[in-house]
Amino acid sequence: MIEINENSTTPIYQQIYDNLLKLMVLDVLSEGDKLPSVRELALLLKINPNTIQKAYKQLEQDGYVASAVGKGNFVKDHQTIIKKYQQSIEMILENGFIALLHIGESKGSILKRCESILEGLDD
Amino acid sequence: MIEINENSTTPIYQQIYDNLLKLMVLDVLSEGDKLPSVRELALLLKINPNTIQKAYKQLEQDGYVASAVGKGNFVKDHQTIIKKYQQSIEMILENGFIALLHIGESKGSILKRCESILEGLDD
Amino acid sequence: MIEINENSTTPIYQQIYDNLLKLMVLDVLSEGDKLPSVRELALLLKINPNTIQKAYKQLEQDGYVASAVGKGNFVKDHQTIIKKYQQSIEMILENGFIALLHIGESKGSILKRCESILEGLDD
Amino acid sequence: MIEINENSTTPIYQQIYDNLLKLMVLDVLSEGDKLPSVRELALLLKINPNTIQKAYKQLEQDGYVASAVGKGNFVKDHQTIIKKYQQSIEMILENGFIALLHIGESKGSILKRCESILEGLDD
DNA sequence: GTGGTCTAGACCACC
DNA sequence: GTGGTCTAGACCACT
Repeated sequence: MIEINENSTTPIYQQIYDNLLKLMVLDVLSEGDKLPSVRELALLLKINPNTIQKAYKQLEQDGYVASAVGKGNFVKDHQTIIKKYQQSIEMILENGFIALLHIGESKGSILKRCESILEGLDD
Repeated sequence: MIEINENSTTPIYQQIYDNLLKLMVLDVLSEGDKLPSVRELALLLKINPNTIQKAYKQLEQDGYVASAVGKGNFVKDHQTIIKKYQQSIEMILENGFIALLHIGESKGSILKRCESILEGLDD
Repeated sequence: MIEINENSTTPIYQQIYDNLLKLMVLDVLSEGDKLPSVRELALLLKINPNTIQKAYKQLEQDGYVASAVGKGNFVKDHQTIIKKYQQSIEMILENGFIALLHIGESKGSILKRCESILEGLDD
Repeated sequence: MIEINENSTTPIYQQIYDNLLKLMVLDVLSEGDKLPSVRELALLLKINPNTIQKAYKQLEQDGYVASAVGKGNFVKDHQTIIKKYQQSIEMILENGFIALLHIGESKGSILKRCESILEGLDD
């Protein structure tokens, strides 16, 4: 379920974060589900537990999971997860748009650019 | 003109790179203009010359400026600068769109989202 | 394995770059192999770590190795390394040929010259 | 006759050297001809006399011109100029061939590569 | 321990 | 004075 690319430049803890977040967003890991324990996942992925721990801590700080000492990490409610995720992406898009507006591109032209990018992507 | 955030996680040389690139894209630094000398900018920003040097070297490697020993660093042709910049933003937008497609959003819905984001922005 | 000429005009970091690239091209350093760590090589060659770092960074930017923080630098796929290397040599030959054409030598005469040079070399 | 590219990365004194050498090789500057004086050329090209001086000194060291104090710099006999020039290029080609042999390419294959490169060039 | 960034200060090649 | 290289030594992020 979780794939780590050893040779990627993105840190491993980040890859774990991304993978888990994606599973939550796709509702594979649903509201209230328990994430695998740090040790468990460390063994499974053959990765240092510290690295897993860092990813979990980040997910907690960003409000995607709730950590209960001695029990484990649990997925928060799906609504808020989706919302936060969409907001983070909207922020990215907004910054891109602002950059294009700054160099004098019109809103209409930007929308057309978006359309053409979307056309090139798979559904 | 150039603002450095000492506490940011993005490296200082990267911030300088971004700032200068933005000035070139906005045509504040125009084709053929001479960038401030390494030492000059180092004094101005109270930053080590090596750090400035690193930013300048990166700009040269990425094809935005031409560096000439004994003379200085000069802004390259505006067309290619704009093109490269647009490409980098398109890449960002594309990644955002891919993320939204992954969570099941339709292309139509994504476009509408773009429209609504754009409406909230100044021209 | 790696020899540095302190008195050469070519920068030390460049010499390291060339040496390592040659080892990769010759498949002494093979696909996936870990390069010596920055500090290790610095000690071995009695050279400042920053200088080694610069060579490694360049190799990464040119697509010959993949760098991973906390793990090391790893040789990329051998095919692309060979291809890039051949291209760089072709460029050199091309410039030589152009120079000879400029002074009025015919293509046929140039080819013969190449043959005679090759005859003088070991297989 | 002499063209300087201000934005090139190759040093100006080197460009002057190359230009003058080319003129001598092409016999535009013939045996015994006097090169323009340092001052003259400096004014013509709007370049610092020191830079010109450096190019001239290099040409003398490499045996292409003879400098006579108080009189000027004079082109040596055409035969030796051509020979030295060809030798310098042969050296370049030889190094390229050696590199290709090192990575296991056969002499035959190298010759074919030369042919194909030559085909792509103008006479 | 690994790579990445930064500082302080020096020297060189070029103009 | 300008960019380019190098050293010495420090600190940070990641594994």
